[in-house]
Amino acid sequence: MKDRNKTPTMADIARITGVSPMTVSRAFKSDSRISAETREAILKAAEDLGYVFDSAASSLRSQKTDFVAVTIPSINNANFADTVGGLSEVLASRGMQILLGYTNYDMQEEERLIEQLLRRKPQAIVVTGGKHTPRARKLLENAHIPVIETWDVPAEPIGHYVGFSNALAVREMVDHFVEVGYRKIAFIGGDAGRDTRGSDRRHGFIEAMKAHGLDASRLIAAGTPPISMREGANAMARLLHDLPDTEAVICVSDLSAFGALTECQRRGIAVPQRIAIGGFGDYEIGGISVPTLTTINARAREIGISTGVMILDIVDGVEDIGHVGIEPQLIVRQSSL
Amino acid sequence: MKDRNKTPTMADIARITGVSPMTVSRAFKSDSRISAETREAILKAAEDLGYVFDSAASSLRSQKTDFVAVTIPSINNANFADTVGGLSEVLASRGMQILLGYTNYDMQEEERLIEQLLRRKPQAIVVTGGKHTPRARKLLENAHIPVIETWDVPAEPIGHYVGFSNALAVREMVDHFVEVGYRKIAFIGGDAGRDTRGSDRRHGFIEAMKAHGLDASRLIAAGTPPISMREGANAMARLLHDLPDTEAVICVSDLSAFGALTECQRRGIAVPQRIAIGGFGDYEIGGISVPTLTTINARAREIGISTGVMILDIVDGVEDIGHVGIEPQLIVRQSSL
DNA sequence: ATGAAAGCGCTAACAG
DNA sequence: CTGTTAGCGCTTTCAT
Repeated sequence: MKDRNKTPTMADIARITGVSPMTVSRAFKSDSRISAETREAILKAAEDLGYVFDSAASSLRSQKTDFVAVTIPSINNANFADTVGGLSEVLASRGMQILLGYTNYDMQEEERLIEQLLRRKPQAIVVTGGKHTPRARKLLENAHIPVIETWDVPAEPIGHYVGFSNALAVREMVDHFVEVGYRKIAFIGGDAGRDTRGSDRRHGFIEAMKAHGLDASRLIAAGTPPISMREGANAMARLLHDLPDTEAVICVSDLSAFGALTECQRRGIAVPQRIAIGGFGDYEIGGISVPTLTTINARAREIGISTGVMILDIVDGVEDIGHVGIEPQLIVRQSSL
Repeated sequence: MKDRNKTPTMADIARITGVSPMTVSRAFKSDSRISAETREAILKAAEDLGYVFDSAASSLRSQKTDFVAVTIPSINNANFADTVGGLSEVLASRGMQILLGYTNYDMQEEERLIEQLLRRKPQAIVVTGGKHTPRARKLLENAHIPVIETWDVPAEPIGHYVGFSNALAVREMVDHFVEVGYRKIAFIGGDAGRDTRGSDRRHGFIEAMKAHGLDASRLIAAGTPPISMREGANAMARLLHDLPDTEAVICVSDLSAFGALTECQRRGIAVPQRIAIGGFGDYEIGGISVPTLTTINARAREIGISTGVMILDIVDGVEDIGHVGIEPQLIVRQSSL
C-alpha cells in the first residue's frame, strides 16, 4: 500500500471502481439501493486505500451532525458517569455520538465549554444542573436545538429537564433520621455558591429541620465543592470539636460521608451508636464500608436513559413531554440505625 | 432579535457590516491585521445575530482541526481522569480540545471508537494501553497522525508512548512485602485476558515472586476487569477460605484492595497484623481508610502532561523524543507494616 | 440502480 | 489593512 501524498477521498474510490462519487457515498449508507457487487467493490477499494470517512465534510453538506453535546461537572464521578453511560447507550442505538466536556464545577468554565460545543452544531445539548451564567443561558436559548438540563428541577427551565429536587431528596433523609429518633442533626457540605446541587441539598436540610421544629444551625462548610473524602474527615473533626453533642450528620455526598466515618474510626467513636451518618448518591463505597452508609440513590443511570429517550423523541418529532421527574430513593443502612 | 429561518453565517455578518467575508473570518482570529473599529463592528454584529462559528466548515477548508482524540477505559476512574485532566490542561494552552471516548475496557469497543474518532480528523490520537485489535492497529498506523500509547510500555509501539511497565511496578511492591518479612503472598486481580494492565500486573507479581524463590501460585481471579470493591471483598473471602495461611495480598487496584480490607473488618481480621494488603493507583481512598493502604502512585497526571507536551512538540516540529518513561512510586502505608 | 451539477461555510492563496 | 477567487469532501437535488 503506497503512501500517496493525499489522504484518499470518495472521489479516489470512485475512480478506482469506475463509478461516480455519488454511488460511493450511497454505498456507505445502509439504506441505499446499490447493487451488492458494486457495494462490495467499493468497500474493498476503501479498505485497500485506508479510506477514512470525513465527517466534517459530511455534516457541512448535510447540515446535520450525529452527535449530542454533554457537559458534566467532573469526569471522575460515579454518578455522572452513570448518567453519561445510560445516555450514551440510548444514543448509540441510533448511531449518535456524545461530545463530552467537563466544567470542573465552575459556571464560567461551563459557559466557555457550551460555546465550544455549540460550534460543532450538535443535535442537542445536555447540561448538568439548572443554573448557568446569563451568557450561557443566552447561548443555549439561541442555539435552536433541544436543551436538556439534568440533575435538577430548574427554577426557570431553558427547555427540557430530567431531574429531581435535591432539596426534597435531602428532606426525605432528614425525615428518616428524625423518625429513628435523632434530633441534634448536623450537615456537612461545601462552601456556598459554587456547586448548586450541594447548595440545594443544604437548603433542603435547613428547611426540613425547621419543618420538624429542630435546630438547623449545625452546618459545617468543608471546602470548595466537590467535597473530598479528606475534607469530609476534616469537617467531622471540626464538628466533633465544636458541637460534641451532635447525634447525627448528613453529608452532601457518600464520599464526604465516608471520610467523616473514617475520622470517627480513628477516634474510636462508634457509628451509628455515638453518631449516625448519612450520605448522598449511593456510591459503591457506601454499600461496602463498615458500617454501610445510609444514602440516597439519585437514579443517575435512569437520568441518562430518560434524557436519551427524550432526545430521540424530539428528533423523531414525537409528542414533546417537556420534562421527566426522577424519584430519588432513600436507602437505609447500618450507619443510621 | 428576529429568528430568521437560517442560522447566520460569516456572509451575513459581512453584508451587515459592509466588509468581505474574508475580513470577517480574519476578525475572529487574533493574529490578523484588522483595524480595531472594523473588528469591533464585526464582533458586535456577530453577537447581535447570535452567530456561532461553524467548525466543520472551518476544518474542512483548512484541513486542520483543533482537537486531539483520546480513548480511556472508563470515564469513572480517578487515574484516567487525572491523565485526561493533565493532558487537557496542556492542550488548552494552545486552544486544542479533547475528543474523549471510553472503551469500557474492551478492545473491540476500542476499535469501533478509534474508527469513529479518526473520522473527525484529529491532530493526534492518544490511547490507553499498548495492546489493540489488529484492525485498530492498522487504523492507527494508517491515520498519518501522531499516535501516543499511554499507561504502558508497548511491546511494539505504534508510534510514541508515555508510560511505565505495570509488571515492574508490581515487582517493587513485592520487593517491599518480602523485605518487611512477608512470604506467603497472594494476588487478587481480574480474570485474564481483558484488562491488559491488570494482566501485566499479575505477570509482574508472578515473576517477582519467582525471583524471590517464593510460591507464586496464590492467585485469585475476582471477575471481569475492572475489579470493583465488592469483587475485591469477595476475592478476599475466597482467599481466606482457600488459603488461610496467606500473610499478605497484593490487589490489582486500590478499589479492590479497599474491598478486601472491608472483608477483613467484617470478619474481625486485623490488617496488617493478621494479613497485609497492598493496592495500586494511589486513589484517594487508600490515603484515608483505616488502616491506610500501601499502594503505587502511577503518576497519572504526569502521564497526561507529558503526553500533551509531546503532542505540542510534534505539532511544532520540535525534535521528536519518541517516548517518555514514567517512574511509578511505591507508597508504604499502614496496611503493610 | 446510478450519475451530473451544485453548494454547504469557511479560509488558503494571491492580489492590491 | 482588505478583497477576490476558488475549493476543501461530501451529499442534496434532479435526471436518467
